[in-house]
Amino acid sequence: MTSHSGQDTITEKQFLQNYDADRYERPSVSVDLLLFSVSYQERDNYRKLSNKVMQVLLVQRGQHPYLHQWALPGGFAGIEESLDEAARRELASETEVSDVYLEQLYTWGEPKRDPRTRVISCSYMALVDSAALKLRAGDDAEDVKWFTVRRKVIERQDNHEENERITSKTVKLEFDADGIHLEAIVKTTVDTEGKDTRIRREVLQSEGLAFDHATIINYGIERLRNKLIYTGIVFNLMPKQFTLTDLQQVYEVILDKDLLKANFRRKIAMMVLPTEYMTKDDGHRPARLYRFNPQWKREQNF
Amino acid sequence: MTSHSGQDTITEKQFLQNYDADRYERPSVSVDLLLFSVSYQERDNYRKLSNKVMQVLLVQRGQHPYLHQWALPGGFAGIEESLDEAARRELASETEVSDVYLEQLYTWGEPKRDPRTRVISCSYMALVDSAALKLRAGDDAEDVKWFTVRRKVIERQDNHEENERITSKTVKLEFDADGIHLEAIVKTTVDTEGKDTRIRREVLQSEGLAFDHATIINYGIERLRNKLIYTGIVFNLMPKQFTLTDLQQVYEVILDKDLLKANFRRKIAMMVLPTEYMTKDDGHRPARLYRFNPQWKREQNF
DNA sequence: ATAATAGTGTCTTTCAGACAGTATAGT
DNA sequence: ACTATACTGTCTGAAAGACACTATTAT
Repeated sequence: MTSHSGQDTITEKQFLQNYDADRYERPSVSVDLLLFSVSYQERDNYRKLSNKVMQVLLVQRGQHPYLHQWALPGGFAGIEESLDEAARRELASETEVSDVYLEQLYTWGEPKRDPRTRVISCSYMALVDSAALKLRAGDDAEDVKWFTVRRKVIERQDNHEENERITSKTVKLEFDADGIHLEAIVKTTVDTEGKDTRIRREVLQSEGLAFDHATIINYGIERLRNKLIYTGIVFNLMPKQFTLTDLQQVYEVILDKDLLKANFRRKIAMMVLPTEYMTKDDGHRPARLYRFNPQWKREQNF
Repeated sequence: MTSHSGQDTITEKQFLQNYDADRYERPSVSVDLLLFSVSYQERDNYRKLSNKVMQVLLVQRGQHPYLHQWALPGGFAGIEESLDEAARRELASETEVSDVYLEQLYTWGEPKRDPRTRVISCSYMALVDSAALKLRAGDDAEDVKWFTVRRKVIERQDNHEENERITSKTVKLEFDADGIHLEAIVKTTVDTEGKDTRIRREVLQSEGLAFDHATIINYGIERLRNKLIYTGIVFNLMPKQFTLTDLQQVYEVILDKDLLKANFRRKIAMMVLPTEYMTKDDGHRPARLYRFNPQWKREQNF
């Protein structure tokens, strides 16, 4: 065993007392919240079903940089709180709902992502059901809005070479709320050379969206999609009771794909339990209301 | 639109010049590397196959805190580098291999996880194939070792109540290298109340492992398992050419489960391409060598 | 009655799981 | 010849995908 420059001669307690945290220059750490919901659009026909749309919460910036542009809610992490706590604190400051699913998404650490200073941002995804969807009536309430989101893949590339493979996907995101229209184009490039895989996520174009937040939203939608397929995460977007058609529509709007009713119902059968309640006054046959089956567990493949 | 305390009257450029990054107290940000590999154990019979074991790279601390204990390689993130770059820099300082798969795992931000000061740690998982498995012959080379890892679930709990469900899983991790034995017990508790899900990961017992690193290792193994099933991540643990039995053993050691040969081969058939080469001198029938099929793409469910 | 949705039955194809069998090197 | 592994064939049952059919409400 090599000797370690006298470290053995002082106790851990002494070491901690002498420790100077300012030896290294430290970045700022912020927490950004990606708050998703799936909600209804007004219906054009009294007996037709209302359309569902995916929504994301954005706040209008009242400060430089990106003044007046829209950004994900967030703020700096306090020195005495955990990142989860910081995310919950931000959530509470923007919305009134407490019953929210929260999971860490990804930590963004590009040096130039914030023009002020080095800011590392730990992003969280939160899911709210549309029934509980209320904003906090705070002083800055006018600057917070739920935007509908549409996501469209506008280009795919796939270049194989000898030992290198570069694939890219370009996605257009569109946001609407009360006549406000934002859009952004985001490109994800995966460069694989042997096992060395580098992923670059860049904002090609942004109209009204601050920072690299379009990238974060795109990443979040992809994560949500994957989790939708393999886990029971959907129920965090549903009210306590829901019809199976409601549930199917949430899947459809997130996956951006139509599903066959009979097959869908068989697939999710184990995940839900029927209640005694039915819808009514809908202009057509009533539907049974279901709730999440808390006993449900996904079975393991392989 | 509300007016924002005169922010409109200065330009973004002026704002950035006046910006004081020291307004908030900032935590330290470190990057920790979870370097996995699957390698052979010596074989006891000349014609039997060698057993495979999962391995993780640990470094012995030469400093307080946790002096002489073993920890994941890592260090503080530089102020001018991205987190990915910091991870690659740490990787290069510990090993000689450059052809490594690297992905961000999770960011750990509990206030008390480091006794020195508030340290937020962004963890990365890296995969190396056993053929390339060489350590950097640096001055501190003696303090870096590949440990074999065994993971065993020693307790599961599942309590349903009215509106709350608490599940927990307790895992024992054992590490061995050159007669050095480390072990740790890690407990993961998921507390779900409606949609409000809180996950607590704690180290119940630790013999020789520093910080909360046992938690990180456990999380990494779980992530690796999931990715093994749904993605082509295995091939980052394989040399360029391998037999299908090799590949199956890597699955088996990571999933900790025996698989049936015929079924396994059908399942991974599309992911590999046969080469013209065969093994030889093994005391039994030679096996064809395969390589990863770069064209392969997993098909989408749902 | 009609429009619109709720909900079920069943056929086909695909795939996972289990198991038994054949093939081929080195000693 | 024997041992240990390499590799293949096939049966069963479950699940995915497609589609057609019946049921029930408000107007």
